[in-house]
Amino acid sequence: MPTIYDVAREAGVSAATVSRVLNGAQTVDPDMVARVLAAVRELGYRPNAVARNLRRSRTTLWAVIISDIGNPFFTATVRGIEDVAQQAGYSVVLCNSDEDPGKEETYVAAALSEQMAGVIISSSGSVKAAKNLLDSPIPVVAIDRELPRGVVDTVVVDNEAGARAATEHLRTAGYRRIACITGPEGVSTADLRLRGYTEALSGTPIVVRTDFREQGGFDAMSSLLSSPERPDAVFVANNLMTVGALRCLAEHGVDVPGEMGLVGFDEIPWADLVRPSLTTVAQPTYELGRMAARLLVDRIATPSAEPATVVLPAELRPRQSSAR
Amino acid sequence: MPTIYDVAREAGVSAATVSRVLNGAQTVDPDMVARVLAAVRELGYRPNAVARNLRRSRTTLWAVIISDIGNPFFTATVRGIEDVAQQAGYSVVLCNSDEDPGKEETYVAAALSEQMAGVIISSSGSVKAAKNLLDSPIPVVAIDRELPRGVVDTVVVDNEAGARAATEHLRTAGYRRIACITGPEGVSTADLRLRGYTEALSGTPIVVRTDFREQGGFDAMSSLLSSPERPDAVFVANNLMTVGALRCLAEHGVDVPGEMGLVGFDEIPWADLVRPSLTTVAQPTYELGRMAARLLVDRIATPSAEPATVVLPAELRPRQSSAR
DNA sequence: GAGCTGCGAGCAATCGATTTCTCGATGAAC
DNA sequence: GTTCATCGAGAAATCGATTGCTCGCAGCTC
Repeated sequence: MPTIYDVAREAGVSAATVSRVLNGAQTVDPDMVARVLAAVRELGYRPNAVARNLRRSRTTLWAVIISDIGNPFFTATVRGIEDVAQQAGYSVVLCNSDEDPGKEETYVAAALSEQMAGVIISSSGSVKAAKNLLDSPIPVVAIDRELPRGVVDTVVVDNEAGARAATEHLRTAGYRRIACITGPEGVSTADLRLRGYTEALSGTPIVVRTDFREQGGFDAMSSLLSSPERPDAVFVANNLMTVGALRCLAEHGVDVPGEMGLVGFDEIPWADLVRPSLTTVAQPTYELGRMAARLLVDRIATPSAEPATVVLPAELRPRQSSAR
Repeated sequence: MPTIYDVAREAGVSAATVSRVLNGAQTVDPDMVARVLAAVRELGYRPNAVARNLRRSRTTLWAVIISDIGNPFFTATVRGIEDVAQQAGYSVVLCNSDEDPGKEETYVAAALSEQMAGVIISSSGSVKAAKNLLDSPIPVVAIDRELPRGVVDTVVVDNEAGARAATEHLRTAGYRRIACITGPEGVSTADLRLRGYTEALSGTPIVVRTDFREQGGFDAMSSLLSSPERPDAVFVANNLMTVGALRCLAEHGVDVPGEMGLVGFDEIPWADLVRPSLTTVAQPTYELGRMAARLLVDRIATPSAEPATVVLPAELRPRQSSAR
């Protein structure tokens, strides 16, 4: 790999001049600019970003740490982030923590070591990762889930209201024993959606906590089916668990929505294609990503500003799975 | 952010010693090791990876450039990559080109500038990105799709055989006018799956080319439905397009598999949950990722070895959508 | 023609780590 | 007691780019 000195030698100028040419300084003789550019092309020179980052002590990379790459929820979110980032001159690298606090900590450590320009994170609940981020000078935006004990820019949907709407919807439809399958304690979406459910409920809550993954939803539904006081409807706190629950119901031949009503938080791209189609609580995912990216851009520009929290609305989309 | 010199001062030793302690050199006095570690903890020191990378002229980051983060196919693949990478001491950052050659080129440029230790890429067809990669000394593994004009380590499935099996399956089921919806010319999966289809066909091929996305599948199916010689079955060359096609059929009230048989390449996580359930050609995605990562590890170890191509089998999974 | 201004290019310091080289201290051998 | 090997720690070079500072030269004023 040629360095800036190779280019300088080839063009018969100093490395400083090459640098100025490549960084668009106007105080360079046009003739030299031409020679430098020719040398660059000739040698196939590509600036070493590592050296540049070191000297400038900043980078143009954002780390987006998401908790599950397999969750379609993140797809649109990441697109929203990317679109804003690109316009602002940043590149986005994705890190998949897979709901594993250990992996999350590893990626946070990498982002800090690599002096990333900013981090957007959907926390898997690791307090340590959160602390490391907050103790660092790196700009952070929390997305989808609040950062444990963190006072940072945050973009979330109104989880409580969404969960309340979902639960009320089931009650209105005539279901009486409504259970809730939610995620791990300490993950804000899990806790808030549970709270919304509890608030909207009249009777005793029936709660199963599991991880936010498909297998977790399957197992949770399984245990609900075999429990002595089997519910007649379930509110499931995220999309992957909803899929797991649905698969479990299908395997047991339970009629949905007749024997069991079902509402899931998070939209699913094919919710309308399954039979019965799935009632969901949809989030403005793309907008979520855009907003988070905008906050990050602002935060980088003015690190000392007060942290903002943006709450976007969630919207109930009634379909067949909750229509008795 | 404290530097290694701050740690050195705090511990009363030289920076060289701090470096040796942190990199596990055994030739350091235990007493000093203790002092250094205490200072590190005290200051919350975190080595600057940018400086380290510059000095060592290598990094521990892999760039995985995928063509569509919204495609569930990549989920398991990325997991496979991550599992191997982690074991080998690398971190994986994901770059989403979104089937956009321009974005792909940007990410390739970033990976090269950032001196990434290696790149795994699922090409969106950009010849320029491929050339830049091949001209660089960075180890590359192509996955899912061959790199245009590239002689590099490659991991793919047997696209031709899979497409042939899918088409023959439709013929055996009694369909007579079988069409094919495939992806852009120059993308190897699109071309090879088309070839497999053509080989297995008896009559005249009916081919629609579009992009590999859901909307593309929808539009393609739309045009097939309104064509004068409407087919009675379609082989769709990837999962997202299959979803689009399915949605189109649902909107037009076309009976599947009665009026129209459907087989899609790529498994879909919920293929068994839709009605009718979807016949697919499944790929060993996780294994694909593992294999690619292993090839990359080997390539980094021995850059001069002959490039290998690994072809994994694809497997037809017959379900309702193709059973007349 | 001496002195001043301003432009443009090069020199050299710098970012923060790693690593080679050097040197002093210690201990063993004779 | 002297010499030599050994070991461990520090000094300094290094990675490749950016950037503050300096300096030479051209053009201008008086």
